[in-house]
Order: sequence, then structure tokens, then C-alpha cells
Amino acid sequence: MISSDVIRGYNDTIILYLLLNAPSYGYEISKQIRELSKERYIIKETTLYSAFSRLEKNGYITSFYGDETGGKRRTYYRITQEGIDYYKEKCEEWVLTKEVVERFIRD
Amino acid sequence: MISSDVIRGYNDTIILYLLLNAPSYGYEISKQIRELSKERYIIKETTLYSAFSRLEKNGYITSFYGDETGGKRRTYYRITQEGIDYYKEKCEEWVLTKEVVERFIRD
DNA sequence: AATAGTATTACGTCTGTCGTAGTATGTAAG
DNA sequence: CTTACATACTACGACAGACGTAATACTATT
Repeated sequence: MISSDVIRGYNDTIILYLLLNAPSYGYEISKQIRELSKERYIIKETTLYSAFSRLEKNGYITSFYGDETGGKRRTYYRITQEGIDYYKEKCEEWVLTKEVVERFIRD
Repeated sequence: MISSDVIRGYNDTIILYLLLNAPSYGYEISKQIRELSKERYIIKETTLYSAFSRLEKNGYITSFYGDETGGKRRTYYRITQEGIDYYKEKCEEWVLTKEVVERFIRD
């Protein structure tokens, strides 16, 4: 299991990645993170939803309500162009970060 | 340049790595991080010194005073066995983290 | 009727980083 | 000689992100 301390800098990037292809909502994103990471990273609900509001405040995503007939109403999120640009920046930063961290890792 | 947000989970690991071979002190560690990262990561002084006290509190390092004849007195830090074990854990976690993050990075 | 799964929000706490500033000494430039 | 720069560390308060806990609300299964 991965601790939140080491991945916290990438929560926003992970969320944006999952919104690249289509809008989605909290619960779904949460499941996708769990599945794509093979259960190695399970994001806390409060962390996820607070990330959504931060990303929206920064203009990287926009929100809208789904039209579910049954169940609790979902809040969907769609990535913006700014979000896409920010995501790309973070990907480039990841390459650098990886190089730097690996200089301090002894196998 | 790497933002502190993305590397913050590795500050302790980086510091412990630099103490593996020999005791060292704040200013030196700071320079080594800057050099080994090729100026891509410059740790803030306050971040570094607060990391020292956290690591010492957790038993991962111990401190002692150097016997400099001139200049301001240095506080040296030596890694403990617990620190070595913790460092190794973090290295293993890094491998996992890298795998997970890369699933969310589009090149 | 009870339980589990889906789906979100509110509130307060904690930790790590950062900005700013101050203390203290040695050395090189002008 | 005094100014600036590099060395070396500490104090204090602010802030952001993650977390624990709990509440709300609906559906499906047993």
C-alpha cells in the first residue's frame, strides 16, 4: 500500500487524467484509482472531494449535475483546456521528479 | 524546477540517503541536494531543519555538535538503525509509487 | 427489517512546507 | 575598513492538503 504522504503531490494529476476522456464523478473516479493502481492506492473520500473543489476553484475542471432518475444525485466534473494544460505540465514535472528522486534511492 | 508539492513525500528519504555514509549537517545536506539534483530541487532551509527535528523525534537520526574551531557551531546528524530500516522501506515504496503514478501519466 | 453498496457534504484537526526575520562568524572585494 | 557574500542555524506564525468522523440519501439484496 502506498501512503498518502508520498503520492499527495499527484492526486490532482491522477484525477485530471481520469477526466481526460470523459466527464466523471467522485465515486467512479475513486473506484478507477483503486482499480488502476491494483488496490495499491485508495484515495480517501474527503481527499478526493476536496481536490475537486480545489481544481474547480483553479479553473481546471467545471461541475454539473447528472440527470440520474434514481439514487443520489451525482456531481459530474469535466476537464477544461486549462486543466489539460496543467495536466501536461504535471506530466513533464513527473519526469524530472522521477529523475531527481532516483538519485537518492539505493536499490 | 521541481515544486515542493510533488517531492514533499521524499524529503525525509532524501535526507536519510545523504546520511547513509557519514554524519552531516544542514548546510552541507542542502548543498548536496542542490548539486545531486542538478539545481532542479532546492530545499528550503526551514523545511530541512524541521525535517531534522522530525526525524530525530522519530528516532531515525541522532544529533551531536561538531568541534569547529572557527565559524558558527554546526549540528551534525547521524542515521540510526531505525533510520536505515525506514529508508529501505521508503525505497521499496518508491518503486510502487512510481508504478502507480505512471499509470496516470500520458507521455 | 437489516445490511451493503452507491454518492456526496460538513466540520474540525493535524502535519509539513513556507515566508519572514533574526543571530552569528569567516573571507574576499573595493 | 566596511560592505557584501557565504556559511550555519533557529524562531514564529500562516497556510494548504489530507484525514477522521459523521451525517444525509437512495437502491438492491437477503
